[in-house]
Amino acid sequence: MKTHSTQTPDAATANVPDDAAKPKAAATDRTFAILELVASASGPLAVKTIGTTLGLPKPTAHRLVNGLIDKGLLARDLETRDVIIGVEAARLAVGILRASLSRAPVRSVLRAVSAELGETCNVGVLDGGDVVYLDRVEVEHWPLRLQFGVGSRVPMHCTAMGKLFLATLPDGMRSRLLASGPFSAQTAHTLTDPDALAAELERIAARGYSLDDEEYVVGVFCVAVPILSSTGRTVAAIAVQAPKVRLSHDRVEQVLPILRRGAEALSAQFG
Amino acid sequence: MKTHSTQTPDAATANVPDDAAKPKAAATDRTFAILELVASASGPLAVKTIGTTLGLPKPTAHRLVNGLIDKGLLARDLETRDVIIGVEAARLAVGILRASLSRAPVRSVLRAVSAELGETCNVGVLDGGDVVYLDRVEVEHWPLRLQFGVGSRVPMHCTAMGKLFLATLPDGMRSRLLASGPFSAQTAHTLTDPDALAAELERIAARGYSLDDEEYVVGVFCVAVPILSSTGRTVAAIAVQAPKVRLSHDRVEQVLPILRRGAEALSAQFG
DNA sequence: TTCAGCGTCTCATTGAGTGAGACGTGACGC
DNA sequence: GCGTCACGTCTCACTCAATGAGACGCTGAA
Repeated sequence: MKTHSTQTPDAATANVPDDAAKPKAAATDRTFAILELVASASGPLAVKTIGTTLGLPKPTAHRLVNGLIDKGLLARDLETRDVIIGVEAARLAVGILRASLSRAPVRSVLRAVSAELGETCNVGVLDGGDVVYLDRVEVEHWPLRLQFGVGSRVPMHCTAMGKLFLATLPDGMRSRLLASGPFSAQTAHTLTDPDALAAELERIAARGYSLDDEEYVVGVFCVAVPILSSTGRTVAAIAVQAPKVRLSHDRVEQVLPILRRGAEALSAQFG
Repeated sequence: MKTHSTQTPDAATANVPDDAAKPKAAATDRTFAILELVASASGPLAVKTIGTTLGLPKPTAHRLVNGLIDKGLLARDLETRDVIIGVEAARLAVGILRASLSRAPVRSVLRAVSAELGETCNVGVLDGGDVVYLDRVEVEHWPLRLQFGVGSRVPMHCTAMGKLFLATLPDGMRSRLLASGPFSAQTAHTLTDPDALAAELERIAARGYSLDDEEYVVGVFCVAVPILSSTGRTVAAIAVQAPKVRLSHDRVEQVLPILRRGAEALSAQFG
């Protein structure tokens, strides 16, 4: 195998004190380091900060950052010139998570949950203000299926997963999203009033799971629970959906433990 | 997919026009291309497939793939030696999605406006004498879409957004920019005469919105309104663009209130 | 066995990345 | 208004890491 034995250039005949902290400066490594830094930062980052944090010379930091901006992986904040994540990065991220879920061991988790519940289950994340389905296992061929396959997007305010994400968001972000627009009434049950929605989010946050009682599609009931990262943050969600004749409030307590077990098994997949 | 539009046609350092071919081969670009390819693939990929798909020489493909594997961004399927997404990539993706949350409000608003109008909408800012698109929501059903993806830059003097920015700029800066001509004639309708352009800017400033009647792309009509900061300054703009058969002068009064509502919602995001 | 296809290794070549330094610019503080 | 400062941009010579053709080895199929 020999992982590229070039770990230390000519360690032999090393008369000089080999400075261990002098790794080779690979452009690609640094580029990924920048991307990861911006992705893990709590907010917009100044290029200077990036440079000092990663120990990059000033022009180099700018060159690499601008390269990422050209690719759309990073972007600049409107008012400040700080660096934020770009839209291409979000696209890439969704693809990555989708691909990482298609790996066999994980796939079986969702399948097992779905089999145990006897209903259609899916896994989704929040991207750009709506819910994206990363994976999905269907049990049956009922007519309402397939409108929402893998990769499709559904609104936040009227789906179990979406409301769950909203409920677990930091306060500032939640209020900004709640302020970001009118909420379309998909059905007669859709919560369109911001106050009513806010109250529902409180309930969801308190009890740790989310329901959708015909709020998006008439006759369809959903239950969603969060998938937590190792730091305890909600990074994704797993949900079951079924026609209301088969799944409704009275069965929630029954499906929750099964969903939660699945969520726990999946959480390893998200760091 | 893959906007890749930012080819930087700037030609600033272009020595001679004879070099038609662009043998630009940046290691970082190719690395990201590999990552994206694996992320968007339906299953595990052979290195050979990656190489041929991206046009990489055999050893190069292996080197880059192994580099990504060393970083944990890719991994190998255990039985087949095929390439799959690695756990680090999933971690990175979660971070990206979290970090890109700050864009969500803008996107939500844009999507709502676009849905209501049934046409492609975008948000842009002024940057270095160009209009740069920050975000964009497209409607799928018309073929000539997509020329201008997120991050791409368009001129100021012949686009609805650009003229809007020009019109709302402080006098000194406007005259400086106007003096920086010449203004290329993109179509027969493009305003290239500084005086005519100045008159147009007066009109725009007076009525508070801006139009582009085939001034940049033949057959395309645009309407743009400003997004104001809390201090009343124009910090960005929201625009709708559509083929002229569907959007023209007679529909302006109809789309304006919808655009303005979106602009107002976006303004709130800067409070 | 022979063949074919894929992964690995080598190595001369070169050009992309590098970073010190100079310069431009905008934001404060006084 | 005027220095001051700090960040961003530009330039340019250097050099090191990436490049890719070619040779080689492995494994599995005919």
